[in-house]
Amino acid sequence: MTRDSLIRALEAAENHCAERGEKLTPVRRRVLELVLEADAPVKAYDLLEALKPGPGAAKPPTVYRALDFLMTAGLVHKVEALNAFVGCSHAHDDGGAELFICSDCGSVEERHGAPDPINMPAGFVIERSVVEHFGHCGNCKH
Amino acid sequence: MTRDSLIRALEAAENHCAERGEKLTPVRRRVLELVLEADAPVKAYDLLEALKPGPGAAKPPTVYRALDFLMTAGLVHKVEALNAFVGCSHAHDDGGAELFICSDCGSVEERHGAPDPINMPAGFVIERSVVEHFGHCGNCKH
DNA sequence: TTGCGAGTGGTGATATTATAACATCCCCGA
DNA sequence: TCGGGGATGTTATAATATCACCACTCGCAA
Repeated sequence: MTRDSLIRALEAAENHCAERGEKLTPVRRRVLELVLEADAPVKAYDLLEALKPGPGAAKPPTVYRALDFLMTAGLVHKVEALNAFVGCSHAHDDGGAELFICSDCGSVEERHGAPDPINMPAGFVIERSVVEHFGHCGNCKH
Repeated sequence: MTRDSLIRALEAAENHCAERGEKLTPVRRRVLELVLEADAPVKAYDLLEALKPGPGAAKPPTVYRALDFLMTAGLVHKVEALNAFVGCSHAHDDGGAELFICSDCGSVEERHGAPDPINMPAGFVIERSVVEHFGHCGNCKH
């Protein structure tokens, strides 16, 4: 992600929060920035490291709170199978995204609007879906 | 799961392993049994508890090794979003299952053969997919 | 101005999930 | 009998996540 698009994404995030009546505080903004900067899913404890170059080192709850907020706001997704987090430049409030994660370069592509599964058990009502595909992206073909 | 179908599932698992030239050892068999008995996804440390009613208490690596084996054999799936495990009575060697998990009663339904996503990024080749739907099953409607 | 309440973040402790590293045992074939 | 490989035992620790409590800061109303 280029410096410019990062800045635009942060501004968009700020607006997105404002629309929801919430605040993108400095800690939250910094965490989002770190997640967006990364070119692969980021671990919570790596964020923790990145946040503590000073004496006022961040503690785990700080990072997890920020991540919770950002996930609720739809600005960040958790990759459940990796226990890691990816940024989402185009915030959306619907729950689910479909993620395509390259096992070689770590890049993540996000898609939305997958149709309901064709094979659903009778009577089942979906509230939240986790869809994560691991493989190789177009640049890392094998 | 009834007692009878549990026994049949264990026998089937035994055969399935034999076909693969592997052994369903007592530890592995016991872990599979516990996972199949449960009517909801089971945590690794709950298995650990269940395995240690005696003085020769099982340690974490024992359980995780058994689970790894069972997952590789396709007899157990991990629910990534819950860090929990579910049994699979009809062993299959293909990687991915589509899971429907009821947030009320914990029941899990498994489906196979979901089509490739329609929206896939150009050139992406999927190796493994994690698909987990959370919601309410037909018996727990809201 | 004062005081309240909600939201936010700091801090220390701890819970939960998972693996590393090395020792031991046991079966089976040379 | 010897040795090799797979499975398991054992100790320790790494990695991930949450709890409980407190302090600070706003905005706002009495």
